Amino acid sequence: MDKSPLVLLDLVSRLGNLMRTEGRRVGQDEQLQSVHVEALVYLSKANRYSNTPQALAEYLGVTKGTASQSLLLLDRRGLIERYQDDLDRRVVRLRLAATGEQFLYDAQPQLAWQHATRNISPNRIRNAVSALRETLTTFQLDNEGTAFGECAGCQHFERLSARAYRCGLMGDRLSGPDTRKICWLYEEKGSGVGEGE
Amino acid sequence: MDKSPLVLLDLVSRLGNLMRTEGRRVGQDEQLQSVHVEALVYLSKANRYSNTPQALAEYLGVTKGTASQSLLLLDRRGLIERYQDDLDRRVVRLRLAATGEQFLYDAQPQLAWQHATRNISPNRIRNAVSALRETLTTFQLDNEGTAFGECAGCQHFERLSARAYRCGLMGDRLSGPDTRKICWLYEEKGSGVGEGE
DNA sequence: AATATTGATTTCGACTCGATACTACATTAA
DNA sequence: TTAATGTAGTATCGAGTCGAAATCAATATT
Repeated sequence: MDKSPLVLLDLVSRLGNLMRTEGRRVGQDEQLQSVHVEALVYLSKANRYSNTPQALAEYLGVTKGTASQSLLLLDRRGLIERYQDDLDRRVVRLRLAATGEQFLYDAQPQLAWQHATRNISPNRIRNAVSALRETLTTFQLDNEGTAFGECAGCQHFERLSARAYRCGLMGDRLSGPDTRKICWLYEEKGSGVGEGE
Repeated sequence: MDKSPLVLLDLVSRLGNLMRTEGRRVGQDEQLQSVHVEALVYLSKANRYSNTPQALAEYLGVTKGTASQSLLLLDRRGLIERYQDDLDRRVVRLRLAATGEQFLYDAQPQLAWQHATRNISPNRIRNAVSALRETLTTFQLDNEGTAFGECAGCQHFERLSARAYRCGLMGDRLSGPDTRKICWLYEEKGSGVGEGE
C-alpha cells in the first residue's frame, strides 16, 4: 500500500496553511485577512462571466453569505466596486478599484511563493501542476463543485479564426486576453476524467 | 517568463481551501472545525519530541495562543489528553485519547483526498511530492520556520545497528516505528538547499 | 397570475486568530 | 542564594471568518 498520496495531502495542507498566513501578513498594512487578499487576486483573474459573488464563493470554497461579508468589507475599504448587471438585475458584478489594483501591485502576494519555488525546474513544476490539476478536477467531480479554468481546454471554446474566439455556452465572442482569464463555467474537454489505473 | 509557479500556487491554495472545507465537513458531527481535525491528525503522527502545543502551533502555522485555544476545546471534548512533562514542568505533552483515535478511524479525514488522487500514478504523485517538499523546505528556510520531517533524511539520525537507531540531537534511542513519525527538530541532511539554477 | 428558483444580503452564534498580558518554571549571571 | 532573563503555556480581548437559516428581489416556470 502506497502512502505517498497522504504525504502529498499533508504537503498541500501545510503549504495551504502557510500561504494563508502569508496572505494575512501581506494584507496587514491594509487591515486585510488572507481571504480578502485571495478575493482580490481572484478578481484580477476572473473573466466577464465569473466576476460575481457567487463565483467567488465557489472559488474560495465558502458559502455565499460569507463571501458577501468579505465583499462588503472590501467595498468599504474602497478596494473593489460593485455594480448591477444590466440583463439580470439580481446579479452583482465585481471589479477591482484602482486602489485594489495598486494594492496587488505593491503587496505582491505571490512573491514569497515565487521565491520558495525558485530552485525547482520548470519541468518539475509543470508535472506537479498536472498532478494537482487532475486531483482538483476529480475532487470537483466527486463533489459537484466547479472546476474553474481557462478557455483553452474548455468544452465550450470555439476558435472562429486566427484571432477570433467564441464561447459556445454563452454565445459571446472573446478576445485573446479574454481567453486567458479564468472562468467558472469551464468544463474539461473530453468529459471522462479517469482513464483507469 | 514562466507562469507555471503561479499556477501551482493557485492549485495549492485552492486545494488547501477545499481540504479545509472538507475538514469542517468531516468534523461537524463532533462539532469540530477543520483546525481541530488537523490537530488530531498531527498528534497521531507526531513523535515524542513533537507532541507539544508549541510544535503543533508551528505545524499548523498559528500562534501558540491560538493553538492553546484549540487544544482546550479538544480537551473539553475528551479527544486528547494533556499531561505534564517530568523533566521540564513547563512543558505540556499531548496525546490522542481513545475517543480521538476512534474519531480519526471513523471519520477518515483523508478519504476524499484519496479518492481524488485515485487515478494519478504513484510515480506522478511522488514527483509532485518532491517538488512540493522542496518548496516547503525553501519557504521555511526563507522564513525561519520549522520544516518537520521523518528521521530518514534528518541530519541527527544515526543508525546503531540493523534495527537500532538514535537521535544525535536528543541522544535518545529510537525504535523502528519511532523513526517513521514526524519530528519538529528535523533538519535536512546536507544543509545547502539551493544548488542554483 | 401563482409558484418556484436564483443571486445576493442579513443576522446569529460558535469559533479563529493575532496581540498582549500574565503565570509558572528553568537557566544563567551575579 | 538571589536576581535577571528566557521559555512553555494560558487567559483575555476585539475584529473577523464561517455556516446555517431567514429574507428580499428579480427572474423562470407553470
